[in-house]
Amino acid sequence: MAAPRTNVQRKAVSVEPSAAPAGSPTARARRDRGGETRERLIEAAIDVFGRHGYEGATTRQIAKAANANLAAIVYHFGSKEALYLAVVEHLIGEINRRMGPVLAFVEASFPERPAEAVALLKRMLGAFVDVILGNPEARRWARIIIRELLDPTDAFDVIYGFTGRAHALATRLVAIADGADAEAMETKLRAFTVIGQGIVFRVANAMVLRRIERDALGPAEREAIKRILAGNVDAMFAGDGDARA
Amino acid sequence: MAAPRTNVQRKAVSVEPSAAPAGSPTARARRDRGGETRERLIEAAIDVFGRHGYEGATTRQIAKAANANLAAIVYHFGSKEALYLAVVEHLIGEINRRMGPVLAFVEASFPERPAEAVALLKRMLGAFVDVILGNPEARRWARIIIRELLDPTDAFDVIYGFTGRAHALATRLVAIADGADAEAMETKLRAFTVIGQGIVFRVANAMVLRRIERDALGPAEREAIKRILAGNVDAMFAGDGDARA
DNA sequence: GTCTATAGTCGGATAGAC
DNA sequence: GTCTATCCGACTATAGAC
Repeated sequence: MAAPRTNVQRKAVSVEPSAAPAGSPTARARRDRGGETRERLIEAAIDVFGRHGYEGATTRQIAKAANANLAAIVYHFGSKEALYLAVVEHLIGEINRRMGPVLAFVEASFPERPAEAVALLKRMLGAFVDVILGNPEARRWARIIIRELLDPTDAFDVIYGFTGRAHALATRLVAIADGADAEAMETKLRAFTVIGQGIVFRVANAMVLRRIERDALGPAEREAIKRILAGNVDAMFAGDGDARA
Repeated sequence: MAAPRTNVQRKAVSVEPSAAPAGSPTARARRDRGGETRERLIEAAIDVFGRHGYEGATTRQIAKAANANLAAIVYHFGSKEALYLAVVEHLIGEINRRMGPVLAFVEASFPERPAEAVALLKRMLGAFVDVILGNPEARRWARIIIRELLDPTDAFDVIYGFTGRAHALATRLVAIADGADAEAMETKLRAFTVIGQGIVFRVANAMVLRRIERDALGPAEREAIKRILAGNVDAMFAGDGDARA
């Protein structure tokens, strides 16, 4: 990706039209038209950028999918590139809305016994699996996020703002469970192996489905995955504490 | 990706020019020019398709990077799409060349005790990590392969030819180590969690590097990862047999 | 087998009416 | 805030000389 430059240049969100003349006949009927178009453009852009990549996606496709005018993209975002950045920010916002509470809970916890840390780690992992697999939109999100991980552009920083925090938390829990140093490279790598056990089902989804001969990962499969991951985590941290459930 | 249609239409490899008049003055000096151009085009295409995606990549970029003429792509491959397919086949060929021996060894083994299966699983996993991390080209390969996993096109079948076989083998070993059924969904999912522990370092490489504050995963980090993975596998399969090393 | 030239299409962005 | 019309550069693929 020819690295979207950094000129975000996103328009300040237009003033709330609810401040318009209250009795105006048409004012209420079409409230905040601009905001709606903006949202539709972002939703459509998630799909189109996700399927075709940043450069493969065309503003015409996006406008059409959003049922909006081509010029609306420039009007609302300034450029294709700024739209892309807005899309990534939107994605991370959605993910944060879903995982934020769990992360905050873990951040506020100070487990001392390994077993408590393992329990929290399993809880984080379960929530993560629910977000990346138990959500019809997650597949669309993943296409964009994983592309960005493979070949970072400016938008990577936005993603890292969430993923970096999540991994740091997981690392802290692994450190407590192992009685190890949270700053040690080994501990951080160990945390990645925990997360990777879940991520693989999103990244290699097409392969998983073909191997288990299913059309999709439904609730049953998702519960099976969560159970397996919990078992793995228990096993991984059984040696160094009393972590076994 | 607007799904490359199936018209492979790859040119039959041109007759070996070594069959040309043996004594010809220029015949030996420039032997197999076409073949070399073809190779350079594929190498360049790996980079360009990997960085920009199928649709984002342009044949002009590829030709320029390969130091070849634009028309050479059509001449050697027939179309942009056929070049892409040739690239994926080349990639899988390279990976097969490196991992084939290990897979064949495992295929020829019939471990009976769980400990033997676990040992083979660790060996497969180690080889896998070496291929995806211990190879400067692996990053370029991964960009294309992972994109294809995220959003399969016709080329997915080529990839599945390798990855499906590898996962089936891993599943067989997991089944023996667990005393479980290799056809059970749970066993297959468990095998994915094993593989995912390695894959994450390729997929989320940029994140890993930022978290451990390194510029690249060198031999030392790679050995650490292999050691951690081996430990995890031992722990995962310790309960059901005498698998501990 | 390599090259130039070009046909025909589609890309992002802009201008200006409404 | 939405729309049409348009600029102009870049795209894949082809034709045909060498």
